[in-house]
Order: sequence, then C-alpha cells, then structure tokens
Amino acid sequence: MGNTLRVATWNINSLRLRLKLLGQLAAELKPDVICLQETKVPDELFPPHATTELGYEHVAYRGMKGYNGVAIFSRLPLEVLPDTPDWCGKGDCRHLAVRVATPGGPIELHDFYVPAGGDVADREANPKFGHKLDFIAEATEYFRGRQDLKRAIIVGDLNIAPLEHDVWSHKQLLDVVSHTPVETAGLTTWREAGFHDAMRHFVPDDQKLYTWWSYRNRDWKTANRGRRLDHIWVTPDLTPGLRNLTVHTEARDWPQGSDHVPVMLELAV
DNA sequence: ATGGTTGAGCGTCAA
Repeated sequence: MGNTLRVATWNINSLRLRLKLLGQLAAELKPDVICLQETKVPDELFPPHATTELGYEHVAYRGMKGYNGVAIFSRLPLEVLPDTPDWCGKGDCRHLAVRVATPGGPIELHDFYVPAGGDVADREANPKFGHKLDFIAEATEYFRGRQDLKRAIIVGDLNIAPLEHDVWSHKQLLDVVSHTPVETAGLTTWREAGFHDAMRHFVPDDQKLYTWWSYRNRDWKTANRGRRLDHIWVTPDLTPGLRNLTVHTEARDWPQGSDHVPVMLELAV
C-alpha cells in the first residue's frame, strides 16, 4: 500500500575494489537508493558506468584521493543539496545530501561518514578524537537549526555504537573509541535534535545488534566481537511508515568483503 | 600493554 522506499547504507571500503560486491548487494537487497561511505575514489576516477550497469540511473558522489568519500546511487531522480556545511572546515568528503524524488513527494537524504577518531580517546593527546567530537557537535548544531525538518533520513557510518547492546562487551569497550561515554552521549544528542533510531525501532535495545566486525579477528563469526557503527535515522513524521529492516550480515563473508555490512530500511513514503 | 588485518598507492597513514 502506498509507496515504499528501500534505502541501503554500506561502508564499502573502496568502491573500485568492490564493484562486483555492489552488484551483489543490488541483486540481493534490491534497494531503490544505495548510500556508500569510504568510496576512496577521487571524482575524476569515479567508474563512469558503474551505476547505470547496476540499474541506478541517478548518482551523486563526493570523493577524494586515498581516504573518505561518499556516493549515492538511486533509481529515483536525485538533486544534490547545495550549501551543505564543510564540516570542521576540512573539505574531506564525509557528507552528501540529496533530495530524492519519490512518487509520494521529496525525501531529504543525508549520507554521513563520521571520522573514526583514532585510537586514543583524548582530544589533547589525539587530534583525530577531537575532530570526531567537533564533527558531531557541528552536525548537532546544524540539525538543531532545522527544527522544521520533515521527510528526512540520515544514514551512514557514524563510527559510534551508542547503546550497551550495540557492542559485544559494554564494559570492555567503555574506553575504546566508538563506545566512550563522551561519544555515545554526543551521538544521542545529535539524534535527539530531530530523529528517530530506525534500526532500534525493529530490534529492541536489549538485543545485540552489530554492523561491523574488525578485520583483525580471523574468525569474525565465532568471536562475534561486533559493533553497530552504521545507522539509519528518520524524522518522526516518517516513523509510522517504517516497514522493515535488513542487516545483511552474510555480506561479512563475501570474498574480499568490507568490514561493514549493508543495512537496508524499507519505509512508506 | 600489544597485536591482530585491510586499502590506497608507494611514504606510511587511516581505519
């Protein structure tokens, strides 16, 4: 009934290396829109036919050499939102916002790749951690300034696992970047600036939910030391339309796969 | 406290 939209998000960790896997994602989940992070490809080297060959006629990307990079593939027409902030003034290709033309009206979609923050959870000792906290604070202020926002979705690798059961061991990860109290509080404050956690809408807070398993565990499935670093948030007006969530865990076993797995939300729009 | 692995692209840096 009505129009449903299937929105997927995936930290692909190199677009060019995993084009075939992107095709597998498209075939298995059949998303209408795919948001990618860590594409690691400068715009001038973006594979020109990658999107149309997969059936996505509309594409937007913002990439740079070596690191970062975001891209959005869509079956529906896209319009890139101009004048989005240059977060922390770094020009580092961590955000892309588009307007997706759905039959039910436009949806504003934000694709984020939040800084990982380095290894030491101290902004004095580790500037990368400070950058992460500053990025979160800027994003919070930006969305606080848009209190009227409706029909909007935030997806991406936010590099923070906010809840106790978003990590394999809450106690053992309290000092580990991605699950420290200052980060989880910061991410929650950002989300509460106007969004609902669409993944936890489907999976209760007391159940484990992961989207990332480190490459450094040889047998990731047995160890199962995962974290929920990837997120999908929606504005409250969209919550009655939430229909289904897929965390495509089997993608962690794809040959030469990413350390993140795709997540897809289906919602009536 | 450390190490474990991966990708970009050729130094290491970032994750």
